[in-house]
Amino acid sequence: MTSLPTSLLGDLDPTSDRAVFRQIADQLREAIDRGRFKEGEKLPSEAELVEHYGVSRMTVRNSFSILQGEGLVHAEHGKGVFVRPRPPVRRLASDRFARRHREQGKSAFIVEADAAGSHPQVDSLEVKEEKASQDISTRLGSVRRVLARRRRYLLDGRPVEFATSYLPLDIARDTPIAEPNPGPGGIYARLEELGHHLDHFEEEIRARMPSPSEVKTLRLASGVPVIHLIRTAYDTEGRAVEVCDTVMAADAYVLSYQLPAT
Amino acid sequence: MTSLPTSLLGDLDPTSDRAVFRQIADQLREAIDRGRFKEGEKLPSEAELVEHYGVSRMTVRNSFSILQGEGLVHAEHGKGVFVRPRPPVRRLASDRFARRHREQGKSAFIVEADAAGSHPQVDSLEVKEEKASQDISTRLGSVRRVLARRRRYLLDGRPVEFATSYLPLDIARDTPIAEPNPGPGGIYARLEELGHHLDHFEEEIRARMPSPSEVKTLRLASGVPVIHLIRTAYDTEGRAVEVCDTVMAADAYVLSYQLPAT
DNA sequence: CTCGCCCACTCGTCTAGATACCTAAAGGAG
DNA sequence: CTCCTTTAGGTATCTAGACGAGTGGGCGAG
Repeated sequence: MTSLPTSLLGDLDPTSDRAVFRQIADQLREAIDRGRFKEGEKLPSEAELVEHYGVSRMTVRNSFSILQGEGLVHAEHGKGVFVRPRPPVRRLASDRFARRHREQGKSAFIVEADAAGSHPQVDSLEVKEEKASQDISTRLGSVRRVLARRRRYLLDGRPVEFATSYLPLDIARDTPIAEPNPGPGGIYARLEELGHHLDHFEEEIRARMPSPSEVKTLRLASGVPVIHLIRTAYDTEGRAVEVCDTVMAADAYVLSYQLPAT
Repeated sequence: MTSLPTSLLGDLDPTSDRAVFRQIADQLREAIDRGRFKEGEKLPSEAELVEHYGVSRMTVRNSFSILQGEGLVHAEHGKGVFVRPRPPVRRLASDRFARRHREQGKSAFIVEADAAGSHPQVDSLEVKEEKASQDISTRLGSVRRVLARRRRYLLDGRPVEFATSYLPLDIARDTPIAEPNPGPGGIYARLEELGHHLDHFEEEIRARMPSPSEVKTLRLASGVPVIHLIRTAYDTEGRAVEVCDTVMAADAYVLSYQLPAT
């Protein structure tokens, strides 16, 4: 008999006004939280739960879809439903753009990932001139056309983030910044060489559910939000010289900031 | 006839290998994105879509549940399915704990909300001593018991955030910090009066889907992630004097940070 | 022994209902 | 005019079953 996996679960409370499929989801969630089902482990199959609870298959599937929405489990066609393993997390420190880091040569992403023992990749590089969106134009101070640098970052083959940098054409055109590979220290190093001394960055952070295209690009499991970060770089004259729009898989990141108390 | 609302939608492509309920979701999503259905507006009812597409009701509901998972729409029992309005967003600036703000008297939350023309409330205040969790203990430097201050913040009646501050007992016990209302400028002002001069804060930011209890506390619609912020306050001697654990409705917040480029 | 096929098990999608409960508006009782 | 009841039209939940399609193990043919 296959009664072993379901023996970890209780019974339904028919007097409860909580919907049956929610009760089942609750029990599964609790079993996962308590470690009765471990990361990567297979949950009881739909048929087994139908048997155990005496409900129809749609009801069981409904329960699973709740847990999927919470990002707790994922289904694999033909195999089963599994507890989703927590992926390794990338920490982004707020000093990651400090000048001293720019003098190393390699990009921050590569250096960090190597240090953490992961295999980093950069992907789908695209550099082109285009019309600035309303939002980007506002942030850069009424610029009509911009240089856009798009790329996607992967860690051990998994896409974790994609980003687009926008720079005013009068700054970036015909400079190494317009090259696919801008050279050691990245575009911030080039900006400084070109006389745009960086003064500070401003970062805006939002979290939301991904659009379908973001799901595709980041190969997101259902129930994983994205962190949307928009960074504007200002030079010492107070001019916005770059806007970087980044979308990150939220389950792969912790952002960390240091704030003065003064 | 009720053919007006559905006339904004196309037909299904039976040759496509995309599942019918996904095609329907795609069409509804696109119609929403294009503004054919506006914020707060009612989508066609399940019955109307059953009629329009010639599919069963479960299939239509399946489509709706996709859009709900994306946070695009919300269903109201007995009324219909509506395009979710984007709620007003609260901006949190990184200088919100600057000393000058503490000298005003009112708490940062109240001042800010008043300025934005919203009606702020603080709720479910609880102050008590308790055992520190492993994580809190680590952050505070191996403290066993702590003073915990819990509260929930509401804007125009809507819960937007709840937070718990943890302080070591040797700092907080028998001080105004242990009172439900710690007085003007909040606990940071009191800490400074007690000789714990604040040096800097460290903030860790994550985004994830809410737990069921968080859904309840923040009255979250499905498809809305939470931002989880953990702030540690350090005094000038380098000691962690407070950890504040905050969970925010992600659709109500934009966090904003200023970083020096040096 | 190895390869290829078949089959059992699994999740994915869809149908066609039934019952319950919620909401809002219409209409009748007071 | 106000309040209650009715009713029509919504969504919420659940059942029972059908077919499709991916996975992986067992087994027979070679």
